[in-house]
Amino acid sequence: MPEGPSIIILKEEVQQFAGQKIIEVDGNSSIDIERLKGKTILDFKTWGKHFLICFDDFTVKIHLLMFGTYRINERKETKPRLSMIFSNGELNFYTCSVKILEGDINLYYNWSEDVMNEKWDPKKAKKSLDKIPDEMICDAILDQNIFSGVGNIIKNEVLYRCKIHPESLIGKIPSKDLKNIINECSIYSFEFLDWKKNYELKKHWLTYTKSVCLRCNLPIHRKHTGKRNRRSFFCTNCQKLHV
DNA sequence: TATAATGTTTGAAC
DNA sequence: AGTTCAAACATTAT
Repeated sequence: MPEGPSIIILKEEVQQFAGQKIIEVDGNSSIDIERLKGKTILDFKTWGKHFLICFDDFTVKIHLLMFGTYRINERKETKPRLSMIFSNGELNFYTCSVKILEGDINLYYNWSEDVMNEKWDPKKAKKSLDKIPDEMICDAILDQNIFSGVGNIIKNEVLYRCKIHPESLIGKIPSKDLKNIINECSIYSFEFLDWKKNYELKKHWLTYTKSVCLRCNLPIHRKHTGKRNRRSFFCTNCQKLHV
């Protein structure tokens, strides 16, 4: 379900519960969620695909993985993994990973790695890429400690936009192109966010799940690429392979 | 109906 | 000891 932009939307949708006290807690999470009962939510944060519920002395980290969902002021038929009841409504999470991070949340996350955070640092990303010249760019773009929040859709669209073949080796890609890819990971994520809010995300896909290149009319290739073996959609005519 | 998909962690195997 | 890789988790659309 979610890449970084979808988690930003989640954060915006739950703002009604910021500052609220959790009256009742429920769910089949394996962690001790009873700890949340009676606690007041100080803030919601995100780091890439991580959704963070911050309390005074610990933070609940929720990751929706591939199939996670949530409901605000409604419920699904199945039992939630984590359910929080407030005086003004309720927030329910299903099929997600729930973990507790003790203490100061800033000790766990480097915000400059998040392509949608105001502290996002493209120069740091460039330094990280320069350290792994033998990796394929399709793998590096999905590295959450370099491009936190970027998922497989954004990966494909950014590489198509930047005209770089997903199996290109980082050390062989011209520096100018690498910087372009880094910038587009952030830019595209914010466009993704706007499109998703308008329920028009798929309409803007240029290569993901496509079969013909919109630039040259030649077939889009589909292949599971890199060590991560995630599916890639690309045009071998328009996207240059650097090896 | 079987398959595969916007993802990550874990632990066995090498 | 470091890496690699399959398995596990779980839902839904095609």
